[in-house]
Amino acid sequence: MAIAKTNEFSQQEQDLAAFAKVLSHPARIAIMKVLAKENGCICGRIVEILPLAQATVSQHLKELKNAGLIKGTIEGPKSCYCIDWLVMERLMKDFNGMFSSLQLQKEKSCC
Amino acid sequence: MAIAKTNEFSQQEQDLAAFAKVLSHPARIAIMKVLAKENGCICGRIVEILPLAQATVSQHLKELKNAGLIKGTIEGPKSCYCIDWLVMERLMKDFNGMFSSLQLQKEKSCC
DNA sequence: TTTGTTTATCGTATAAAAACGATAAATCAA
DNA sequence: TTGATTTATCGTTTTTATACGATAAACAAA
Repeated sequence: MAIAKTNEFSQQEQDLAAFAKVLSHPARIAIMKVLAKENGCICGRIVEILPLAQATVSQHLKELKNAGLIKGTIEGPKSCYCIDWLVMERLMKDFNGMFSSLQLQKEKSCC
Repeated sequence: MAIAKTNEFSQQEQDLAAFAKVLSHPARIAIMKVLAKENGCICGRIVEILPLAQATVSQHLKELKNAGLIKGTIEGPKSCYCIDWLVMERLMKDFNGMFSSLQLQKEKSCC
């Protein structure tokens, strides 16, 4: 059992869920806050701040990158990450759009 | 290993992540859409629409309820669910607030 | 070239989520 | 009371996520 039924839902539902998923861990919320606040964006800086091992931080960064929320460039041995605002703003817009369309039917609630 | 570090983050980060988590599955997005659209809000109606077994739908409903996004009243053998707009609107506001405060530091990006 | 620094990846272990059949509980209808 | 209907919960299995040590890779500096 436990066969993934994820792709039996609409593309919109899958996309919205994927966006929510990448922000569903406090470490990844915290990383986004560090990336916004700091000028540096270096991975080691994040490791200093978060209560997690370097390997774990790197894994979270990879997920944020795969989802498109951040982008990174390698600078020698260091790697610089920052928020991809184009993607981030589009995804937030979609997320808010979903919420707005829910709200349109607000009066129909039964309880 | 894999000891949960979740509660080593700030309460705000945990709350935002918890909200994102409950919407991180397409089934739960779909349920919210059904609850907004339909007048009935009965569990069986959701089972009809989603490609999931009744037990699974009931489980997803429980998670949405635990997070406060929906509320339910029992009507005889049936149970009626609907969106708790007071909670939903507050959580969306918090989520957007986080995004806005990220955006305030937009100019500081390095890549 | 050698050494040190930084980060990504591999392998692995544990925890949590997802899914469902079976069943219990609650109520309505006959 | 009996039977049908509806939903929640239990128990279990499978999958995915989380976490980290160890190590490889890539480069800077000596």
